[in-house]
Amino acid sequence: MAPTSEILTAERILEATEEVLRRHGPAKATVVDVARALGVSHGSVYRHFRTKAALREAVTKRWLDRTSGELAGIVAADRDPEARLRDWLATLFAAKRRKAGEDPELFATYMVLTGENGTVVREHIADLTGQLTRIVEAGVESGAFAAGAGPGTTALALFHATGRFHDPCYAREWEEPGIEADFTAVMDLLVRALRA
Amino acid sequence: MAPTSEILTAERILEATEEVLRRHGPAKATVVDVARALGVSHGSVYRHFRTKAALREAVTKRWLDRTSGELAGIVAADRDPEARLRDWLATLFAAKRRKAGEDPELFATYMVLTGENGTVVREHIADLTGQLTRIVEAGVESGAFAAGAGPGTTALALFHATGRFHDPCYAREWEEPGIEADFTAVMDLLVRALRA
DNA sequence: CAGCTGACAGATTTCAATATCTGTCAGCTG
DNA sequence: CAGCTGACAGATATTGAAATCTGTCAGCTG
Repeated sequence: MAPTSEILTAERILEATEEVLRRHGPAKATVVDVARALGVSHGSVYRHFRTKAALREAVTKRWLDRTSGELAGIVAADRDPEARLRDWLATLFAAKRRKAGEDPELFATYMVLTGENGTVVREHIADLTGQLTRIVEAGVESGAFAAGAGPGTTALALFHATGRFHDPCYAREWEEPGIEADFTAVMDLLVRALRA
Repeated sequence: MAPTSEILTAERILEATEEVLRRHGPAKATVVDVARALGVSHGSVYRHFRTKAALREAVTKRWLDRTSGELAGIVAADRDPEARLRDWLATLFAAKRRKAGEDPELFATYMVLTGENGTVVREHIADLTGQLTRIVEAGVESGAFAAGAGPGTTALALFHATGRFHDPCYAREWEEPGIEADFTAVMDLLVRALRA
């Protein structure tokens, strides 16, 4: 039995929901399962989340925010912009690839969740392209990057051009042998385009 | 009733199969349906295609070959390589977008088929990147493009970097308003990388 | 006798009855 | 009385029996 003594918080419900999703998968994870895992009635879960969809959305947001957090440090680092750009994209790729490779079923679960929660995903992507924009801005200011079409537009183009290495729809191909070489080839091309 | 007088050929079976797929969708299209559409018994269909999977694979190949054919003309054209590159990628994007937009259900059907037939899709992609390689080679020879990492590697990088504008997994986003600007931004970046 | 048919076995899909889940709320409990 | 429970109505999912489909092949037909 789960600890019934502690008070029920949104945080504890989210943790239990992640565990239930991990165990049962997205199709079979029910609110009743979450309540059972917490040793409460399912009515109590609805006190913190209005609907099952809202609960799943919150779990999705938590998951995506973890990735954003990992990358924020690279944006803030005091290094030359080209190295930061390469590091940022390589870290994003490595993080996604690790998650997809280590636990494919859990990754598939999160792919279902992101498919359900377009708004949360759009906000996440806006967050990521915002981080990229700051790196591009730093590059233009320092003179390392050519001005081009404006930092925001360039950052978005960089994000789109590297989709193959962070978009979950390509997850299957991240295990293929040539993928590292493919990533390097695209990165080299893009860096060449940016240089002043 | 369909014309029973004509002899049954692989070609006629493929046409009927496309029609059945269009009408019933990939999940409900059966070999019996195809046979009925042709006014023959389903045993006759198995005389030309060993399995249902082989029949669907042949339909997939036919469909993909049509796109390849459209693009081959641009590769052969006698124009400057940068214009040919832009035209080739823009035409690929436009063709995919048109197919996805005009008949979304049929496009969804073909997405299912391509998902089933990895080998045929890989051959199609090898064909497309081969075409791109020839354009890049022409550019390097004429001095318009910098040599870079070799035409094959560069062509593959260009194909990967523009995935957002031809990979079916992005089909939903091809109807969004900013998509043309996104395409132009990525193209401009890539062309900048190529210029000598 | 080349090409087609149609009956067949085993695999797969459909459908309707049955069970479970979602979201609400009146009332219990500490 | 704030927070939780558990019964409930309607929606959704599961299940297993019946229907259909796939792939084969012996025999028919022009």
